Parts: sequence; structure tokens; C-alpha cells
Amino acid sequence: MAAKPTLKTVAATAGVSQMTASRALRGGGDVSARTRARVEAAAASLGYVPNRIAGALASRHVNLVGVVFPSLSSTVFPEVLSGITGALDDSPLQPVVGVTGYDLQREEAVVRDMLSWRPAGLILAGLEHSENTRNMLKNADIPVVEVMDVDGVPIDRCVGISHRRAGAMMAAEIIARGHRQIGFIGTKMPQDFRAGKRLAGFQKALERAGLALADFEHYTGPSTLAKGRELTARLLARSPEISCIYYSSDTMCAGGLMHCLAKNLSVPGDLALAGFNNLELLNGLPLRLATTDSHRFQIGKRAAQMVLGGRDDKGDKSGEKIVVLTPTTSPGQSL
Amino acid sequence: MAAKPTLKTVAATAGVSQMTASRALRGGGDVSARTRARVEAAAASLGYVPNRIAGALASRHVNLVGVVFPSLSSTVFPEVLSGITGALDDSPLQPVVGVTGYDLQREEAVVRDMLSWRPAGLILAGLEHSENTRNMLKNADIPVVEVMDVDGVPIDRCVGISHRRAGAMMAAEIIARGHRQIGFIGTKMPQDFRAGKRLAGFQKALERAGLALADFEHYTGPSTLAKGRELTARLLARSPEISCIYYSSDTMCAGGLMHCLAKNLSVPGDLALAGFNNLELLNGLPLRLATTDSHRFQIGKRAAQMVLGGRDDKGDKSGEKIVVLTPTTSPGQSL
DNA sequence: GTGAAAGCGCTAACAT
DNA sequence: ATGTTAGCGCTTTCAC
Repeated sequence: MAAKPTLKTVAATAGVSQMTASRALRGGGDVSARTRARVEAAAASLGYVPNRIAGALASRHVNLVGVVFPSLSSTVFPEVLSGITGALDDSPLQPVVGVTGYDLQREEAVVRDMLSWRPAGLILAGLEHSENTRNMLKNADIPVVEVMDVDGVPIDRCVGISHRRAGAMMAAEIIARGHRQIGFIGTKMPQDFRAGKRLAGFQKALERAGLALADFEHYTGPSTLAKGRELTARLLARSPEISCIYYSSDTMCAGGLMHCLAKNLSVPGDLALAGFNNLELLNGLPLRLATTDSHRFQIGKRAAQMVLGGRDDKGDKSGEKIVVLTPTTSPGQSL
Repeated sequence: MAAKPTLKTVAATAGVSQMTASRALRGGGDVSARTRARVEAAAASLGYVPNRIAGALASRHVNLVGVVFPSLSSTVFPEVLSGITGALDDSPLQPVVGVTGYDLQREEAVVRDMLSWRPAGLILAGLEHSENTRNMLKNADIPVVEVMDVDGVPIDRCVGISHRRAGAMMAAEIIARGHRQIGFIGTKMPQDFRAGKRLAGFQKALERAGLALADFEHYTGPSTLAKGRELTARLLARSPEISCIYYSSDTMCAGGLMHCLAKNLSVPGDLALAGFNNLELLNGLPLRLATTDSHRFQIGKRAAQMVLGGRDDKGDKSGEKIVVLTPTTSPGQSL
């Protein structure tokens, strides 16, 4: 097989200069219809695939947006991504995803790597980053959007909800329904800052009502039905007086419901349950679980719009730099 | 803020030539410890981020592996991705993900786009592609690995299971347990070739046993608990004689279980259920559902190894080009 | 161990 | 509407 054809080859085949071939293929500038057709035919016959590396180097424009997420294993971040993709779909930009595994050192490496490709913008989850990451991002000179969380000081732009507030809101719902013995099941906090903030907001609201958490369980790794079930069983075995459990994730909460189904506990009669995120999963359950919508799709969409609006070539540096969405709490049938 | 520092800036600051700075930063060749330290200090103080676009153009090496999946919304493809990431972790290569939405035209665009960045390899789901996609891939001159499915002719390399066989295997389990009135619930086939092949294998096995599908329901879009529940209800309402339903996804099957829980149907006494994939979700359910493990993590891992082994610089073109994994069927407690 | 020259494949800017 | 020149920021190659 011959060496990969370059623009030069295409131009020669079409009998025009490289520049004309370049223009013709990019559909831009003034190229006569006949010339364009000839160039396109040549490109097609040669199986020419443009080399964007060269193109990007020459034009100093890269139509890529870096997206850095802690994980893709729950449906949470893919939904944010789908908001991003949607907003980028009728733009020249394309998302490139990197995953950190909730590890700030790894995040630093991923961000460094993304920046080395000189993307048009960067979207990343959370406001907590290593010192080096923050510095790189500050000097990157591209729109940087931190998403999901607004409890903190963003580097550049930011879209999300207040997780402290989300926790406090659910606490209010729970307290209003008369629960006094309240348990919590959540991820080990240092890993997941947003879950930690929800718990903090939740506890603060309890305190203000003269209450405190009756008991809690922590876990590491991904949220699963099985873990939710198991930890619910364990928590209840140890603290049978608990009448309501707040989970840091809907998946865990659904696991709690599975425990109740298996043990014939009535919800919310014997045990009330509340989760977080408003995942699609909740729709098929035998009972509507209490949850708080985190507006993931919307967050992704707004973030992408911020990147689009914040690029050099746009004068639109005016747009909001911080967008605070309001978490929506629904009590369902489980409180 | 000053213009982004380049290698030239770093070299000047460190008082060495560009070449020496380049070598020092890449940790390669012969550079004295003192020189290296000076260069590193200069780079750090300037906040230098190397420009890989230039590096890639000059070296003609890109340490990226394109990964093209139909979707990231179920946990299926993220699990394959995690297998890929795991295998790539102690290599210089990094995955870059593209999503097609089960649309072959979009796949063509995504592949074209990826190839224009000259990745070191490409991993994509399925064996069905547009004519153009196949041609691009054939001429790409990099390892191309088609994953998930082995029922067909791969372009280059391939790792997966036979979905026809998976369907046939589950049919055998179901028939062996005496079911004769068997229903099917699955995605609209043209969209998802693998689901279609499972159904084909399933039906063929039924035929060989002198049976036929009693009834079926199709749906579009993602598999959800809610849809599983709803379609199960609809199917049973129309064909109450059905004693077993085969679903094209565990999520839908779990939705079927939710229907049974809500309607107080005993499983498998009143209705037997079988899904596909062996998703983590199954672990927390009140009952172990029958399923077939599709070995997603393993598939990702092997695919990444094939890319690593197939690169130009490796002589290892010897390795297997087609790896057929065996789907593992488990009847659980629902048949 | 270090440096100088050449060029990767394309596009911006300026001709014509 | 098309061509020419220069150069993007780095690495390869070869020289010392």
C-alpha cells in the first residue's frame, strides 16, 4: 500500500496548487465549482484523509473540547456528557473525554495531557483540584468550566448546583414528615467532595432542628444496588430505631428499597428512604423514591455553551461566568 | 499574560539549545543530570506545557487510541472502556472516546474524525459499518479492532462473543426447563445488530425444538427499568399464556421483575425471566435473574492488547487476530 | 553530551 | 479564483 496521500498528492492529482486543494476541501473561500469538483474527486479516489495535526499546528485552532470526569461508570456523568454533546452538535467543536477515577493526581495528569493538545476549552467536574491543576488551568487561556458544584470559588466559569443546599433541602423534607431518628449511607467523603457537601448541608439542617444523625454507613467504590441493600441491612441491624435513611445516591437508595421488599418492610411506614440525583432508574421501581434532581443534562448543556461563548474569536466574553441551578427535590412516595 | 511559552523559550531560559531541552524534558537520550535539572526548572518556572500537536507532527507518533462506541448511557460500554483503560495504563497510549448513537452515518463521521488525528490504533464496536467506514479503516494502516461481536468478517482484528450463540444458549436453558410459551422483548433490531443476532440465535434454537416465539415487544431508545416493566405488562396482557420472557437486556429483564413484584406474580412460578449481559445491577435484586455474561471487561482488555501488539514498532504482528470468547450463561433463580 | 539544519503537512497572509 | 511564501513548534538526522 502506498504511503498515505497528503494534500500535495491530492493537489497534484487534481492539477492545482496545494492551497487551492486545501480551500476546496474545507469548503471555504472562493473556489470555482469545477475546481472544487476536481479536487474532491481526486481526494476521494486517493482515499485522502486530512491530517488535522498539521492543520491544527498551522492554524492554531483545535476543534476539541476536553471533558474531564471522575468516572463514567454511573449514569451521572454520561448524562452530563450528553448535554455537552447536544449543545456542541451544531458547532465545529467535539468533546474528548478523560477519566480520573476520583483521583486528583490522576486528574492533574489528565488535564496536563489535554492541555498539551491545545483544546478550544475544558470542562471538568468539581471545584477541588490540585495546586498544579489550578495553575495550569489558570494559564491555559481558554474557557475553563467547572461543573456540577457551585460551593466554592471557580477558576474561570462554573455551572452546577449547591450540594450543601441540596442536602439541606432533603433534610427539611424529612424533618417536616416527622422523622427524628435519621440515618445516612454514603460514599467515603474524601473521594467525592459533592457527596461530602450534601452530607454537611444535611447535618447542618438537622442541627438547626435540634437533631443529629442517629447512625451512618460509609462505603468505597461505585454505588450499586447490592451495596445499598447490604448497608441498609447493616445499619438497621445496628440501629433499629431509625425511621428514615438518606443516601448519597439513588442507586444505593434503590438498594435500600430492595432490602425492604425482601424483608417485607413497608415504605415509608417502617422505613422512609431518600436518595439523590433523580436517576432514570427510579422510574421503573415499584414505588417512587424521594430524590433531588441534580439537573445533569442542563449542566452539560450550559457548560458547552459557555465554552462556545468564551472562545477567543467570540466577543461574547460577556455571558454569565457562574450559573447556579436550583436542585429540585421531590418527596415521591417514600417519605 | 505573556504568550504561551514554547520549547524555544524554555531552552533560552535554561541556556541550552532547543534540542537539548527537548531531550531533557522527554527523559530520553543522553543529557547530563545538571542540564536536565536546569531545563526542568526552567520549564516549571515558565509553566511550560509541551505542544503535542507539534510533537506529533514532527515525530509522526500519536499516543492516542480511538474508541468508537454506539453509546455510553448503559453501563455496557463504559465497562469495555474500563477494560481498555486498564490494559493501556502501563503503556504510553491513551484512549479517546467517540459516540455514534447507533447511527452508521454518524459512525462514519466519527471514524473519519478520529483517523484525521492519526491515532495509534482504533477500537470500535460491532462488525457492521458503512462502506466508506470499512474502506477508511482498511487503508488506515493501524491496528483496527472490532469488539463485542464475532458473527461476521472483521476488517482487521476482532474480540467478542457470538451473539447468535448466546441467544441459542439461553434458549436451550429455557427449553430444558419445560417452557413452551415463550415471549421476547428487545430493542428495534436495525439499530442494534448484536441484539438482532441474539434473537436470531434464540429463534433458531426454538425452531430446532419445534417451538416458535409466542409473542414479542419491541422498543426504541435506551433500555430502562420502566420500559421493561411496561412492556412486560403489555406482553402479558396480550398473551397471558406466556410462561417465560427473554429480554435483550438485563435492565429490561429487571423491569420485568419489578412488574412481577408489583403484581405479586411469582418468579419463575408464574413467569420466568431471562436477560443478557450480566450487569452489576443484577446483584442487588431480590432474586437472581437468569442472564448471559458478555465478558465486557475482558473484551476491552484484549482489544487494547491487540492494539499494543499491532503497532508498527512492534514486530508482534503474530498475535491472534480473532479472539472468540465464550458467553457464560447462568440460570439464576428466575427460570 | 550537545547543537544546527531540515522538515513533518498543513494554513495565514499576501500576492496576482 | 488561484498561487507563493513563510512558518506553526516540535523531533529527526547528522555533525561535532
